[in-house]
Amino acid sequence: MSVADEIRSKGKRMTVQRRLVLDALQRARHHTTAEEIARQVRSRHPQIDPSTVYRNLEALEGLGFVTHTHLDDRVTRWHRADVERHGHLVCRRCGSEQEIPLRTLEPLGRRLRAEQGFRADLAHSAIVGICRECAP
Amino acid sequence: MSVADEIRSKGKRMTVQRRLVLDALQRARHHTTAEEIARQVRSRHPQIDPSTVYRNLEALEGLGFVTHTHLDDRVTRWHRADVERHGHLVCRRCGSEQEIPLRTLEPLGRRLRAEQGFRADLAHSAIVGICRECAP
DNA sequence: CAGGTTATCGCAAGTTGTCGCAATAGTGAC
DNA sequence: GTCACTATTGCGACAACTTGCGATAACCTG
Ligand SMILES: [Mn+2]
Ligand SMILES: [Mn+2]
Ligand SMILES: [Zn+2]
Ligand SMILES: [Zn+2]
Repeated sequence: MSVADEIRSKGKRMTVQRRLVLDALQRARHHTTAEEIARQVRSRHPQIDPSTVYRNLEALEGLGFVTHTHLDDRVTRWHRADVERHGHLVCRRCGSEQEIPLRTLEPLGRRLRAEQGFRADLAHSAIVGICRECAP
Repeated sequence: MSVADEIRSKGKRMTVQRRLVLDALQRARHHTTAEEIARQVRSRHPQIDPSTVYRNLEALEGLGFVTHTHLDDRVTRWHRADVERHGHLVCRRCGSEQEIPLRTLEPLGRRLRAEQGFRADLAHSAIVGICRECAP
């Protein structure tokens, strides 16, 4: 079943705007901002409003095709849902970003599940701190 | 040394606006938004601009008197730096917030320090997920 | 406590994202 | 193909900050 069919099977519609947002996410492998996607879409179709891009990212997330994560101070990054999940370390001094395997975070996930009944999504927000190079 | 003296000793100034922001943070024990502080300050001193409140929160954070955390996707929460630090669990379904002791997060902190040389601030962003009540 | 330096302020304009609404256009049904 | 239904769009207004700038007022110095 194509993405379009999957979308329709959930009572939603495949519009040209939605297609363009999906294409932009496809091209940009990883971690794109909504503003970057809007810029790409609007470079060819200037009549498309930025709010349409924002709403489509949200809608596609609800449908399970897209997810978002946060780096420091809430900058939202979007990517296709089928890329391998991973955590992020962000240095608040130099701004460097580092990816870490989800495996590193799993022991905490299990603990929160056992002690609090809480199913944590530990990849959703980057962990901020001071990186090795910036350490005093 | 008073807060005012400490501020002056770092080449900064203690203005009435800065005093009012500190007072508002003192009264609101925990997790206040900049907008809430601005509202309080402006209820008595309407000539004070909201941008002054935002700039003072940032300045006071730089001076070490104030910090911020992120609970949901939107608003930044501010509090005095001398309150006991703790983590947060936020349910993405029902929005409930739960505090957890920093001790729970420490094993991950030690691991990131040992494996990556990264000094994580694990209280900076809430951990999102699904709470016990909302679990399927 | 007057004077000069400059951190800080108020204001206006800009940025990034959200929202209500009337017009438009995908869809499934005939 | 045509049609009615309603998800989605473009637009304007709004929300939550952010920034540049000229005016003001802390502060130190003598
Ligand atoms: Mn932050
Ligand atoms: Mn989020
Ligand atoms: Zn760094
Ligand atoms: Zn919940």
